[in-house]
Amino acid sequence: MATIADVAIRAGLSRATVSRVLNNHPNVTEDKKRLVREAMEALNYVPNTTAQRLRNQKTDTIAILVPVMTNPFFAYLVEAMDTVATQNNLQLLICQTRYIKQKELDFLELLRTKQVDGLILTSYENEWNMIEPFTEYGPMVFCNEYERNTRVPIVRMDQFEASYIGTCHLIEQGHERIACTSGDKSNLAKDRQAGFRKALAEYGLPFRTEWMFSNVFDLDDGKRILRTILNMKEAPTAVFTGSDQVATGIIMAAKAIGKKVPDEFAIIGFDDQPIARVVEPALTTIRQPIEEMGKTAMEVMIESIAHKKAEANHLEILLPFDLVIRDSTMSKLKAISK
Amino acid sequence: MATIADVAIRAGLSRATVSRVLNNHPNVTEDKKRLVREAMEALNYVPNTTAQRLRNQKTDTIAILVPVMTNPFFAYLVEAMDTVATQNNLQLLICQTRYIKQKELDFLELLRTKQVDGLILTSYENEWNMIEPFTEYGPMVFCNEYERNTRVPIVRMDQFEASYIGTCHLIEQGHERIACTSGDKSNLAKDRQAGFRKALAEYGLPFRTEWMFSNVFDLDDGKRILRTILNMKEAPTAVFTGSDQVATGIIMAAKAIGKKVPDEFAIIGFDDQPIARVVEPALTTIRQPIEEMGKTAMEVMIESIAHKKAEANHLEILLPFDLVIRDSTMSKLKAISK
DNA sequence: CTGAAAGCGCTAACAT
DNA sequence: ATGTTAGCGCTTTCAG
Repeated sequence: MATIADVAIRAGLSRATVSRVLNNHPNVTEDKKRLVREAMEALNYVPNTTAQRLRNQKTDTIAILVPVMTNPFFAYLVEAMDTVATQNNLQLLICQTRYIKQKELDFLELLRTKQVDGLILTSYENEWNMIEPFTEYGPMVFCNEYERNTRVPIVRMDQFEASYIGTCHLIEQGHERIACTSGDKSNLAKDRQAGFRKALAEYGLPFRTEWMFSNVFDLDDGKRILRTILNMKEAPTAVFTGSDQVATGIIMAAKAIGKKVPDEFAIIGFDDQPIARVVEPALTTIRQPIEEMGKTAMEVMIESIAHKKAEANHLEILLPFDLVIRDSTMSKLKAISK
Repeated sequence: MATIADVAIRAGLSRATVSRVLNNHPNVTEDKKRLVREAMEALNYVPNTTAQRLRNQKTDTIAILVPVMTNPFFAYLVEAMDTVATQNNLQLLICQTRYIKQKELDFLELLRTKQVDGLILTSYENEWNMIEPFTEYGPMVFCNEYERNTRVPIVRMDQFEASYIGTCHLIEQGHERIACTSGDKSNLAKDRQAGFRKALAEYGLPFRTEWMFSNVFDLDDGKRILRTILNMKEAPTAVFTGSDQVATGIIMAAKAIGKKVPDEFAIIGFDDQPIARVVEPALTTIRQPIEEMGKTAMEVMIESIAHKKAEANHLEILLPFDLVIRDSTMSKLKAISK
């Protein structure tokens, strides 16, 4: 591989001048510029990224922490970030924590050891006070998940409001005993639960802890939950889930035991993943602005890097959601008769 | 950030010695080792990866070229690679070509410009002769997609055999007019088509070009294809698809117009993605050994890097598949009566 | 067993 | 406008 020195010699100039044309510095005559360009061409020269990084003390790389990329929500989120990153000549280092605290901590080290210029957190496993110290070492941005008592900028959807609206929809269909499932114990999950409770309270409906399920993540969890629910003496007639996967599992299990959806049992999902349209009846769900969230988070990150963690204090961007009504909460006949 | 010089001073030793303990070199007394370790501890020292890379002339990074990460097949494939990479202290640079030739070419440059130590190709857009030259610049490995006339190691599933078996299954259910869909015009697609044709030929069934569809990728394509098929004067009664997504779209469209699956129309998918179990009737499909493929490919890559592209000549690893029979090809009643 | 010193490829003062 | 030079932080001969 040709180096900048080779180019300099061939062009009959100094390395500095070559470097200048490489970086579009003003003070270079057109003549020399041409000379340099020709030499580069002839030698098939490309600057060594590693050397540039060492010299410039930056990596042009952003770490994205996600639980797993095989969850479509995170796949689409990262894809959106990737679009913006690519446009800005930034590389993405995708870090899958796989829900493991230690892995998360290891990835956070990337920021401390300057292996990345910034880090976007889409979800986290450790207690916040374990993560907080790393905010000292470089720009960090929240996308999706968040934490309030800190200066890290936040880009997210209003989970509280979304859950409130979703639950109201269930209530308006006539349901009075409503269960609720959630994944981990994040702020996000707390918000969803709060929105859920607000709706119940507003309509004077009962809140029962035995109808609340946490640590519910995937299709199989959904199937399991449905059986648990229907075995209750006072069984709920509807469930607000925090996930299309879970909702889908519930529908499948309900159908398997002959329970009619939505007439005897209604389900609402979360995310509007592709699967929501495939399951039958199609899932009523809350569509997250994934693309916008990912793009915005990356833009905020780029801004943070440029402004050296300034001004971003207490920045919180709330993005809008959509309640997508399909067939798992409202029977087609009913919908038509309205 | 503390540097190696800081550690050296604090330990009262030279940078060389510090470097030696950092890299577990033999010739260092336990005494000095301890001294160095203490100094590192005290200074919270971590080696600067970029400097190491510049000095060692390697990046410990592997580029993975995929079309898009939002396709579950590639998401799971990359996840498998990530597992092995992480264990070997390798970083993955995930490159989404988004089916764009120029993007693919840009990513291939990573190898030429030594920004990565190796590159795994899971699929490609350009003509092979456009890509071939890059094999000069560093180790390359095929995973999934492949090309024969070259020295690049191949890790893949036998698409020809899989398609043959899948098509035979359809024929054994009594179908005689069978359509076939495929995505791009890759070797993979050619293999599938060849396996499909072999099955037809073996049973003396007709092959009709008007029953062959290419450039068929997603759910909506599937829906479209079904309508096209059923509008034919001599309509096929079954379809072999190259994708669970497409197969799912076909099922949805078939149900929408009241066509009974599998009794009036049978469908077989490919991949065994999560969606295959969700759609109703559940999809008969060909399960790919995704995890093994990804892991093996990464192992081959690590081997190639270690052995400096030696011995790997004409390496081709063929992994086994499974025909997963569900309800889209065989009615439950039939299955029970057998 | 340890240290001095050169240099990986690049950029940015500083000098001219 | 261009060149000289001193590093960025690390590893590795080469001496001792």
